[in-house]
Amino acid sequence: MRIGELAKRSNCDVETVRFYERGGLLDKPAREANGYRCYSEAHLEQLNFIRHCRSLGIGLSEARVLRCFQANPELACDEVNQLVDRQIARIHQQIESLRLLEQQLRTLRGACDVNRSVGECGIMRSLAEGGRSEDSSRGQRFEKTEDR
Amino acid sequence: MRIGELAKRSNCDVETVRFYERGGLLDKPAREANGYRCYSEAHLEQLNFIRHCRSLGIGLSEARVLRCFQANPELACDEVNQLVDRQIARIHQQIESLRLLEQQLRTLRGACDVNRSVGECGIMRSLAEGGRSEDSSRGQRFEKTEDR
DNA sequence: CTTGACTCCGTAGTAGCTACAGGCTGTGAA
DNA sequence: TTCACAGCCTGTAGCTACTACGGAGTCAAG
Repeated sequence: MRIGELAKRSNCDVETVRFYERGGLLDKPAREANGYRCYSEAHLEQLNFIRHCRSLGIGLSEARVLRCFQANPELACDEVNQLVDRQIARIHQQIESLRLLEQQLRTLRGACDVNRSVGECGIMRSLAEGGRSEDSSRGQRFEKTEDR
Repeated sequence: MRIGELAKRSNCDVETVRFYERGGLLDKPAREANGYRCYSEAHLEQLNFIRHCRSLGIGLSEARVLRCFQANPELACDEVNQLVDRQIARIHQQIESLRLLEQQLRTLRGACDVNRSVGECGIMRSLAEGGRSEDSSRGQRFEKTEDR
């Protein structure tokens, strides 16, 4: 199958497939005479594996490691288990940080409940206060990209 | 004060200060005869404001907006309130996604509790299964950068 | 006179894509 | 046959919020 079909069947973007290929996560496919990529079912499985990892927040470098394990089924799987444990711990930690953050934001929000001028706004006043708590300064940074 | 002192007093990196200046978040400072940046207390307050926003997960573009409000204290503050509300909603949404994710990861982890070979590992088998649930496919992606 | 700390500027790297530009290839309709 | 249009190709730039260089100038202490 060609790249468009592969992408559709694994529910991801054509550009993402090429991106994974460049990053060595997906085996290089054969090419048709015109240069078009030509994928097998095995490629689809690889791609699904990676997308599954990604949907669980597993990074590409770790997905790469897991793909190596996949290629060597005779190895012991305790490293796989550890990797998942680390991932769980990471997510758990993120949740805790975000919970704290939400609490701080709600407190901030409580500082101004009516519509007044910016100069009198409790939120703005709070934000202008110097960074007092140490934990906020070494706090996490998070991004998220929107779903299109 | 010079950039090093400013950075230390607001507990961030010198490079970050220059980065904010480039991005127009921090007013351009005066310069000494040798070209060194020369900051006032007002700059420190600006920087603390931005760092405070950042510690609450507010993005730089939104921090920029808030700085505009700050410069015009006579405006009504309902947009400020809305911005904070949006931020709370965003964080809340992230927490919910992460909670779901953690649950999925724990289920996955339950698929292999002993040390066996990769080929027999329930985790690897689960990961190899095609993406079945629709919600995971259009799920969020999240990164976090480690604190140094 | 040298060492070391500080500063300058500009650029590149991080993660995981996404979105072009500019150009071929292939297919169905007019 | 010619046209439009979809799909594919490569390569590169953009996104976020920084971080980390390289190579150079500045300044005070020893």
